Amino acid sequence: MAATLRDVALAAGVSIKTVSNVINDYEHIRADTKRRVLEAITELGYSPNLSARSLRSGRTGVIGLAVPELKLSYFAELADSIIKAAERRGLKVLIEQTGGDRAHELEILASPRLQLTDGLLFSPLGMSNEDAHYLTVGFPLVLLGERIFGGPTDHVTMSNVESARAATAHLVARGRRRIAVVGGHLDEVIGSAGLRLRGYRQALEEAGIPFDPALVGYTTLWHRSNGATTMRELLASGVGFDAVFGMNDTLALGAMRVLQEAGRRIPDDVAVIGFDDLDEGRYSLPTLSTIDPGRDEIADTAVRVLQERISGRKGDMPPRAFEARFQVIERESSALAG
Amino acid sequence: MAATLRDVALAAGVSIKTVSNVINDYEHIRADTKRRVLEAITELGYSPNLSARSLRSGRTGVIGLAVPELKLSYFAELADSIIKAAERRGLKVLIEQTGGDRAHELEILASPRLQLTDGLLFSPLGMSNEDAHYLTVGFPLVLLGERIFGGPTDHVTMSNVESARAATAHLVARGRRRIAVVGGHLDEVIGSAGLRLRGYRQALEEAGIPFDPALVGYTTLWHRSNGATTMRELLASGVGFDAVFGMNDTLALGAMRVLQEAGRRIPDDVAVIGFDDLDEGRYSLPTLSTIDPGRDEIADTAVRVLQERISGRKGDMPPRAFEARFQVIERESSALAG
DNA sequence: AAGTGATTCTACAACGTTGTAGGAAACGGT
DNA sequence: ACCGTTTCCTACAACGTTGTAGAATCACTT
Repeated sequence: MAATLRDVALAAGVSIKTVSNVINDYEHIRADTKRRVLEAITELGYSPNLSARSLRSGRTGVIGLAVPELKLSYFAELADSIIKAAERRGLKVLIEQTGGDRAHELEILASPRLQLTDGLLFSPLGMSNEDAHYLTVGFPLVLLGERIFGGPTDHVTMSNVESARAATAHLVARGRRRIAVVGGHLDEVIGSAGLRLRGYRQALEEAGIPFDPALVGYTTLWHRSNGATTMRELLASGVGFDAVFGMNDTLALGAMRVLQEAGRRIPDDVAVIGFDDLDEGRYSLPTLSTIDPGRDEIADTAVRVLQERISGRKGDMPPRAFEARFQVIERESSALAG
Repeated sequence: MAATLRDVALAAGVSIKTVSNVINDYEHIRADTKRRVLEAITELGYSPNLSARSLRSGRTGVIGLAVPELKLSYFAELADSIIKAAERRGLKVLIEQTGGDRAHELEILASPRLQLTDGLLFSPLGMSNEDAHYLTVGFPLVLLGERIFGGPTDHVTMSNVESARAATAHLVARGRRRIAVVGGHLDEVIGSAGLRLRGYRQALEEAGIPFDPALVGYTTLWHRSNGATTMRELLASGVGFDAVFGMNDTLALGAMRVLQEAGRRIPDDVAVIGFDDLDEGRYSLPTLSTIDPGRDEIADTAVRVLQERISGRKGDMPPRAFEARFQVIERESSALAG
């Protein structure tokens, strides 16, 4: 049913290869021939068979994106940015959900299904640094996020430590000294939680505020409910605090809700800042101060770097690491009390 | 580098086709031969080249999903459900973002890029019923949502009218009589807004409550900010109301925020219900009553129907329409005032 | 012992594209 | 008029897979 090069060639009275050459902008073609071919193409409504092209060339023009879950706003917004970045470079995106499950993540790295894509942007959650060797795979791979460092692949991430330090410093600058944390991961050193906690402690140190372990609320997942639960625990513990640093916006929003239920005024009694700059924080009550982690820059860099690896021009370069620029965004939840 | 059928055939001492037969579970193969082939396959780490397979068979095992924007939580959760439904059926999902732009939507319908997929799940936003003829395309297409009815394709949707009626009836049952609407579209008849408004009016009629046009807040987009703006306009208009039906959760959350800023207590002064059952509504303050539109059922049906069309078994069936079952979910925002 | 049908396997062609090699015509300089 | 170079185009092969047709073997039946 669909027209092929053969049909177009027949209609234009040239060889198949000439049509192919016209399509691929080969330079030595007579203007007249080109015109005839193009006419035939539009007439027949020809469009290249991408399977055949990909079989021949080894490229599909599709990249994979593996994230834990699109339901989590952070990854939805990340996917959004990445699809847009890919589109700018003429690539399509095939999305896989790992559920944050280590076994599922390893499976995706080993899966032959990925032959349909030229490379993979991979945001692991269940895997840890010890699994880094699984990242040595036979296809171009770019790592997103901070579960694994020093792996064999390119790595694009946000400035977790510095931006968490800036977020904490922001609260300190607002006069807060007892800054609770929502979303720590026990015994984690790398990983978003570990890094952001490090930034938090650095900021405290710079401000000469002693670190109080009782102020750190731990959790496993970073869903809304975890933010709520952790905040309930903090309140129940009786520890005093005048500010909260949510390890991400979702946690912060969950925590805010519990704070408000408990009758604490935000920001008057407790100032809150989150992390991620999700759309939601712009319309919460109060609006949520946050860290803009440079998602568009991350997406753009990741796609660019992956494309470089795919094209092979930099195939033999050692793995590189990229950190996006961040920004503190002040909204109502941490505004100076009026 | 990657092993092919040829390599496996050589290693196992059989013909290429026999290997192919083993892979495709052809029944007449001696157990011994099968074993040898399978051994060779694992030894060489062979996995089929999907481009070649797809060129030969015309199938890629990938379906496309075109939505306005993943940034919008509704579509993120829809995509999440669809990826999971597709995975259950052995399909991968390639996601395109239209931005809700009509031109972009038409382009995707006409795009040759879709050759990489076996079919498309399409959730139009910019297109209207008059564009229905553009849906006559050369590939399997299943429509999601309610911009277009009676088109030439299968159609999977939620029960907009009935569920909106149920949402409104829910507010009526809580004793509310002045029910404002946030998110109407001017002059729209079909489309989510038009249908949900119809359900709203039906419920009023059944309850013997006259319809008051002043209670309907119109907007163009269904983002958080639109909910906020529309609610501000309603408040400014001075019209009295004791309940709000948000055409979706996002609008309802935006409206709730403005109501709270204005000092209205929810649900005591104003009861609020939304539509979509987004995760967000579960952790807002107060938690948001809503309609669960049966997203998983929609996703599952849509993928199943698309797969049926792809397989061609039902290729000549007339277009079918499916409506998912809905459910009213009562949360704090519309609980009986204590 | 021959015929019938099922079983097991193979050779070949084809899917639609692009790379390679090379031929014919046109051009430029002597 | 000749040679070398550039321009324009074509024929062929190959990417890795699967469908078709058919050959060879086996198991039964008569």
